[in-house]
Amino acid sequence: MSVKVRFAPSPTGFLHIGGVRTALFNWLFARNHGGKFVLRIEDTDLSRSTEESIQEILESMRWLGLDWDEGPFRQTERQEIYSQKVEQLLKAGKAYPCFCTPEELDKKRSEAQKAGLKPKYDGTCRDRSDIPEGAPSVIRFKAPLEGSVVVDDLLRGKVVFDITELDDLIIQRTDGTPTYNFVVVVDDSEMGITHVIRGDDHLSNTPRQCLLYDALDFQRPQFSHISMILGQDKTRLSKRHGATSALAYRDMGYLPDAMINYLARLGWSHGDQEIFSREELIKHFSFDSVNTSAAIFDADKLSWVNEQYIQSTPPEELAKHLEPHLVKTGVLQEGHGLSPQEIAKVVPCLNQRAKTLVEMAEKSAFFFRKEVEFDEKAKNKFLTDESKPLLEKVVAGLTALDEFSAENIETLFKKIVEEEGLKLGKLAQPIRVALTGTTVSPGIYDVVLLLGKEECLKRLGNVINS
RNA sequence: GUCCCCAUCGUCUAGCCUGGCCCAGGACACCGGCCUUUCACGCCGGCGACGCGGGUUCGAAUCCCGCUGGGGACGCCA
Repeated sequence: MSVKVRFAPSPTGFLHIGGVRTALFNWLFARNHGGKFVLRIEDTDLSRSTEESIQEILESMRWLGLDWDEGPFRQTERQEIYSQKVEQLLKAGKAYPCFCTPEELDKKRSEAQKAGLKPKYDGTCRDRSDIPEGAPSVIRFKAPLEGSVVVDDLLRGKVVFDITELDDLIIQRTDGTPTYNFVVVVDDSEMGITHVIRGDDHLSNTPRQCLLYDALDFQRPQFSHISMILGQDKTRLSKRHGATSALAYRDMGYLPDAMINYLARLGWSHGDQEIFSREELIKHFSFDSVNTSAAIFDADKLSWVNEQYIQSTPPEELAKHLEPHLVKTGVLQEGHGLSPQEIAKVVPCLNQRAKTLVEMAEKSAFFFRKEVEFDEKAKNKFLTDESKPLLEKVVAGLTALDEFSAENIETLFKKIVEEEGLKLGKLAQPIRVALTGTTVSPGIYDVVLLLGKEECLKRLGNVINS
């Protein structure tokens, strides 16, 4: 039987890192098995779901390259199916209307909790024969009263729950819309999902869902509850821990492949390997090497992975990711008209010096900006009257160069240094400041070469004449 | 509180299933050194963990039990 999995986020906010990892593990599993990956939007909570959120989720998935084969399905468009299934349970005597009000339930819940008991529905309406005319009601699932449910989890083995721990859960709200535990069962079954891969915060929902599978005569899928991602303080990852939305990382200058690589290694491993191409990830992914313990999100490690990808991504490809940041940081104007090939020119000399694309964009300003912006301190320290003769020598030397190559530039600099009896730094720094405006830049020969003869002579000339 | 899951360096992890090769390996971070025209990259070295207690066994990080600790669930949220 071929594999079919799904990622089913609820559109009540942005797609966060934890969700991305769940999506990723599903995606990797599907791709590894040559199966299908379905995207389903769990928007049954009308009051909290937003269209904006759906769009952001889709954008995040696309940015990360997590392509889906079916969907996105929206549960709000499948109401008929759910109503029909509720009806089926009602007819079979496996569900019943409940007239208890939310207030009554809240009260009972808090009383039970106070008494040290597990808060669960007390079954008031379970065998009720009188039907209050016109009173609003929800529909509850009539769960078995005793026995146990064995959830067979691919990662954790058999997990046993006592049915007395469970209660009659609401499957349809007063307004007729279905609730999570019910739709998830109906959809996973209707869509032919073979493996339910989700966060382990859902593990305790699973026995209820299993009962529903049974009541509906559905075959249970294979469950895999992966561990959750925690923040530095070991609590569930949330806004308190800083950036948690996928797109926030895009905006901070992380590469989608780096994000994927980092997240894949959180809970999964393949020997000692740290860096994986997508193909390798797909090829090696297996639940045999997935860890069951929770993992803490480590921004430092992510940063390192990002650095590795910045170093190894081909310049032209990197340029495509870099471009939006060049615009956003104001280094380039919108509609600059530069091609990826042109932008890619700065990459080789900067990809060893930037941890993020934002950093790279900022550091490439010297190349893209027409006017050099001088750092006052640097200017005062290095562009002195004593340094001007040096600059003039470089101008003369550069002008005389037939072939503008790294080798020739280096030879020229070394020659000047020797003639003047200076350390290379004494020459390199003033030149660096004159050409870039700052004391920090890529290697000086790289800068000269990148800027080109004409531009170098222009910038040096400006300083000499100022 | 009740139920469920989890437990190797600060962090991600290898090893655990199929006990000995592990006085526990790799990576990030940190510290020190080297390289060097700035900043980085890189290279070399260092620090650093099997939560605790009982078993089982000739032998346990590996198997069993208990404890402790952490996380999650207990909604007309998902």
